[in-house]
Amino acid sequence: MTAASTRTTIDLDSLRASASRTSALLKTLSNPDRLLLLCQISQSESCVSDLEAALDIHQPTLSQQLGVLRDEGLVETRRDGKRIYYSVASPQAMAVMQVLYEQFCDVKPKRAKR
Amino acid sequence: MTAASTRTTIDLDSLRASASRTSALLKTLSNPDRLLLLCQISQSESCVSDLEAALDIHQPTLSQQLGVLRDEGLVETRRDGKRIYYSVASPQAMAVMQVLYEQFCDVKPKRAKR
DNA sequence: TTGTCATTATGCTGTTTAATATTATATTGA
DNA sequence: TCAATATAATATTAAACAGCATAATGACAA
Repeated sequence: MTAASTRTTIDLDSLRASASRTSALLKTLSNPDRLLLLCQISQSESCVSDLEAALDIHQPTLSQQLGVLRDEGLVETRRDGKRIYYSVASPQAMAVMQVLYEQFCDVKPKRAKR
Repeated sequence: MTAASTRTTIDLDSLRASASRTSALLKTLSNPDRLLLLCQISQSESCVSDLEAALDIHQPTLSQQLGVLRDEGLVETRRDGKRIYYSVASPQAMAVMQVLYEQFCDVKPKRAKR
């Protein structure tokens, strides 16, 4: 297919490919537990028991969701004795988390609820 | 931010609430078709037939996914004769789309991660 | 008016794929 | 052995999505 033919905005194929990769990331992020985990982890490298204490999520659930984040390459691990420390491995995820934080947590008097 | 509640980072309840709202948005975005639609719409207000032509998605699928975006408040519509024009209604979605575009479409030489 | 076409939305149905919690057990390291 | 973490097995509940048919709305010609 000739690139010169369709000059709408950007070409469809690469857009589709990007959309595919992007939606994979978003899907991984679109779970409250994983979002919380990643939020914690992005702020400071944490081990599972840290996360358990901080977020009050059952250990198997925690491990399972961390497993998802690992499988998707969003986090990486470092072992220190019995503990396994997690940190964010994807700059793209980091960038997205950043905006999400700004839009949903940080932001000024968006809704002065209290 | 409230000085009293700062233990680790921010308090868990509001974090959970934010995570919940955030994951709802992400879930809505985590579909390639909807992502493409929103990408188009965010670049220029478009009617369904425009979108159909630009993205090559079946009309019923299109309407269905636009319905999802509408239900979630991400887009709004304007009627002009037979045509219905869509535009982005959520600044938060817009902000996220912006980063996604930068991270997955725009961005310079992306390091071949392999 | 009425009828027809174009545009968009909705409904339905079948199929597939999966998200989550729970409990139990395995692995690894001190 | 105990503590920390991962995996497995299972049950439950479901939700995504494709495809097709049809409905609603608007423009317009006759």
